[in-house]
Amino acid sequence: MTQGIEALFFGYRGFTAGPDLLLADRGLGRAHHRALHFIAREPGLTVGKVLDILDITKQSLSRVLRELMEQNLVEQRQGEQDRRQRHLWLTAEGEALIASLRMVQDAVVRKAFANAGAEAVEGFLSVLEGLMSPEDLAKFSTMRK
Amino acid sequence: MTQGIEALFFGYRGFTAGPDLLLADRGLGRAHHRALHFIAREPGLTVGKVLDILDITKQSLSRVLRELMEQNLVEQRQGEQDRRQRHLWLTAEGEALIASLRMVQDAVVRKAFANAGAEAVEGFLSVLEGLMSPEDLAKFSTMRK
DNA sequence: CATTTATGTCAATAATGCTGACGTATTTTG
DNA sequence: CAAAATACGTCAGCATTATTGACATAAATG
Repeated sequence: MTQGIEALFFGYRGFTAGPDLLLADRGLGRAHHRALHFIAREPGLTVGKVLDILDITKQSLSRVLRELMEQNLVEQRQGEQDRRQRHLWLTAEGEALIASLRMVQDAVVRKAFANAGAEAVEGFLSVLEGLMSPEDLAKFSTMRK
Repeated sequence: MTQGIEALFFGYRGFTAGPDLLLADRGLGRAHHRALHFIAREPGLTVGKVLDILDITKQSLSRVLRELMEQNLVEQRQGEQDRRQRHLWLTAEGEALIASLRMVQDAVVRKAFANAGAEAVEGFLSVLEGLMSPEDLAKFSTMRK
């Protein structure tokens, strides 16, 4: 049990170290990375959906999005059906940044996956699913499709 | 790849949610939990060793330890061989707190492990080891013994 | 005795989160 | 159509956890 807890602590740290360094150059942090990640994954996401995924307050997200827009990494477009909504898209610059973040993070993850083997990856994923709250598991499963 | 990244994000969140709630009642946070955890695991740890494990600055740790000592959860004893060192021990109250934190966190982890199966746990651990920095992997392996 | 080590502390700053309150535009509902 | 609900934004204040830099003290070590 203790081993699992410590493995998560150290493992998570190794997992975030690379991107953190890259982001720091631009004065951004992990929160910006998360927003970029999910916008990249599902372009046109509304602000409300991002709030639901990240599970932070709109005030917190607001600051993050403002900074991303100030740096021309993200842009907002008004919804067509529902004009109250703001859809989020990466700019070309945003795509470039997320690509380089992915390059760094994927390298770490790919190496860990390759060394551990396909079966271990299955186990890794299934334990993590078990750790998720029911709400997060639902989000994860939906996105997976 | 993306799946692994998101699984870690959501899984880590589920893993920390329970303890965070308990700690908040006492005005403590995750940093206090980490310090308590490693002191509980290896009573008599010096300040320097904790700094090495947590990899934060002494200024950060100092505040955390001060708060833990103010709440009578941790106490310091001067080293006997090397009197510059401060050895850290949990008080009875500290033991009680870490026990209840463990109860909450272990329940989540135990459930995830049980549902996924022993083989999955092996995979989970081996992928996490692959994610760790070489330094953290060395710490993890040493503690494991 | 000079240097290094282990620890502590003061001060300023940053990133990320929170609560509460209020405002506006737009859509939905009774 | 008027009232209510929804989607989003913003202002202000605060907390936690981290940082850097500078300086201090006591004890060990060469």
